[in-house]
Amino acid sequence: MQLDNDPQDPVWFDSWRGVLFASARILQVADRDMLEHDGFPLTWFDVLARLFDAPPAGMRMQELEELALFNRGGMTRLVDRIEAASLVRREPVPGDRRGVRVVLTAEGRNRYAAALLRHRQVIEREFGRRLTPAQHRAIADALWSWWHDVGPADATQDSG
Amino acid sequence: MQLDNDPQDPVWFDSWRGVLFASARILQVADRDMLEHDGFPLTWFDVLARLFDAPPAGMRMQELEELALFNRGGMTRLVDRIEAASLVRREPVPGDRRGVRVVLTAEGRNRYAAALLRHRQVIEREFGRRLTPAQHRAIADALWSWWHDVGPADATQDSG
DNA sequence: AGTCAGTAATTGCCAGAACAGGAACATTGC
DNA sequence: GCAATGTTCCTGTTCTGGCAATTACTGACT
Repeated sequence: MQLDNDPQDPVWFDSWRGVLFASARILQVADRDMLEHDGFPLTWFDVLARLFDAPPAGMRMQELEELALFNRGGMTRLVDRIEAASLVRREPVPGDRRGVRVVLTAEGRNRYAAALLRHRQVIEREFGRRLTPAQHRAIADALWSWWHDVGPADATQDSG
Repeated sequence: MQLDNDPQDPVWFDSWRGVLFASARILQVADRDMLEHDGFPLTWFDVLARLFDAPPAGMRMQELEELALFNRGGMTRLVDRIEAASLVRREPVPGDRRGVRVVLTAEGRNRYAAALLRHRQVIEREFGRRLTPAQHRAIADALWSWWHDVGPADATQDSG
């Protein structure tokens, strides 16, 4: 936010604006592209991705909810919609009749694979090609820990 | 997406995941914090920020809509809500009776300034302190062009 | 067995977001 | 002056998201 570049802004603020604007702009493009070509938005893609990487028995609703990047809460309704589109199936958990396992259908698997392929092309075009490999390496190293689940330690303390 | 780290993934994909996960996680925290302490979400903050940096005459709806980071369409309704909270005012455009200028009210200016102060503290805590200045500098340099409006040129061509 | 706190997921409700359509106005060319 | 075309913003409608309450079940304790 705060578009004008105030020369007294600390470095981390410029860095943050870069991360923020890049992801926001690229997601706008990617979401629109996915909706148009694959027929579902990134929120679905996020869920399908988790299930694709999950063991074949699928995942519990709670796990999905915790891992979801884009939507906080409302996972029941979201899975309802994805299920109505036959990309996903709810199955009983063997030993716990309260629980539900969410599993990819064959169609869901195929549609996800196709969407992933296209999505990667979009990201490559909008992001990958626009920086040098050295720049990508620097960013990947710096932000590595955010997608490796928990946030990293304080850089001013020594911890690695 | 695609949580597991496939060793054959290109560098730009790791880099992208870093940007994506970092911004998503940090925005979740920042949005919740702002809602709780300032009484409005990041979508409002985004609009207020544009107006704060705009000339005193304010901005047209269209400009706001184009620049908005978080909000896809529906700017009329969004400005309705912000206006109902007295943070913003619609004024006629002298010479074009279709048009509207959206202007910050005094209260809007104050509330924005307070929110910005707190927001920066949150970002510093969640992001600023977690990387070294060198890392921040690298990211800021690489992603500079995304918040300097249009995306950068292809890194494989020479353009700077 | 019977009760009771704890857990998993769904439902209802309302604010907010997305999308299409339309009214009011400006601008251009005749 | 007048019609044709594009702009600017709003309204109607439908869908999504967030939160609290609810249902259905489990596991432990008596």
